[in-house]
Amino acid sequence: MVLPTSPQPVAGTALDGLHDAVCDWYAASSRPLPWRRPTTTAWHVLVSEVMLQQTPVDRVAPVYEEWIARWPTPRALAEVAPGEAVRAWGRLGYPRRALRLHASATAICERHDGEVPRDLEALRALPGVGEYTAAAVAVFAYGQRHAVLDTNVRRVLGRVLGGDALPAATMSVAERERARSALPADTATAARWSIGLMELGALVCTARAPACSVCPIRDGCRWHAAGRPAYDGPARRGQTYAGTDRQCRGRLLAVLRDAEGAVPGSALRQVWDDATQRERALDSLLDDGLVVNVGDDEYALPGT
DNA sequence: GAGCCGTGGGG
DNA sequence: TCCCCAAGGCT
Repeated sequence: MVLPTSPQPVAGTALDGLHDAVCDWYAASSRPLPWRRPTTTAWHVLVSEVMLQQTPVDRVAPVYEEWIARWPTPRALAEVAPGEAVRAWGRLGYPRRALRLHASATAICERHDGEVPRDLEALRALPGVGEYTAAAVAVFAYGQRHAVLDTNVRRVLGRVLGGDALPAATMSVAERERARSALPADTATAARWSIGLMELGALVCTARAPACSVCPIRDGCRWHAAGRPAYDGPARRGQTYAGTDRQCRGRLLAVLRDAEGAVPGSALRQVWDDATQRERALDSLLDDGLVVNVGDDEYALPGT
């Protein structure tokens, strides 16, 4: 008999009940999303996770299908110009993600022989892959045991374990530790728990109108037991958009995306009146590498 | 660590 | 209508 070298969860605790309830609920109620097919590869998972950063599932699905059909491997994507990735990104938003995915494909070919790395730190080193996405790939593609803390999981755990309506703006060490402690000891169970929590947050324990009446872990939820108290933290910053540089960048890039090749500056001037802001936005797009100058007052997506 | 980076749908 | 937000990451 080997003594545990670190604290192990005690069998038969309330946590075990939560684990079972969430895993059972997921088995019965999860959505058949395109990236959950048996044929899904680690590369497909990475593509889906980056697309899903701040973009709803319904809008991601069709673009994801196009991407994996066209670029089924990192090498396939790395072989085309980055501008092709930006164009195929369509209107998912935050188009720098397309550029980063292309850069990740290149890095995976150069550093990992074309295979998406399994190691958390190697994943984290890829452009556009942060703490969440690295854990998501490690868990969803490779079945490892890590806490996967996206906005859904943070909200669910915050309610169930913390009794809070909504998670704090920034993640604390204590929050990470709480999530880690709540992981099932068994690796395969932990992976199902992680994806189950995420799905629960997306379908039941939502931000606006949580459906506690159908929640599989309502009875173990601190927030529900406390009468679902309202969020009492600091006011959250609404993201302004109309008239901002972001909107201007979006307009300019849409012109490039919808054109065959290079576009004259006049076409860009047409979609935004404020010259100062327009030039500032164009400069930032050039800085980001989303747009390149291909001649006198001519612009294009990179490499196209 | 606050602010920035797109887009569209629902309450 | 307006506001909020939806599987974050980077500086």
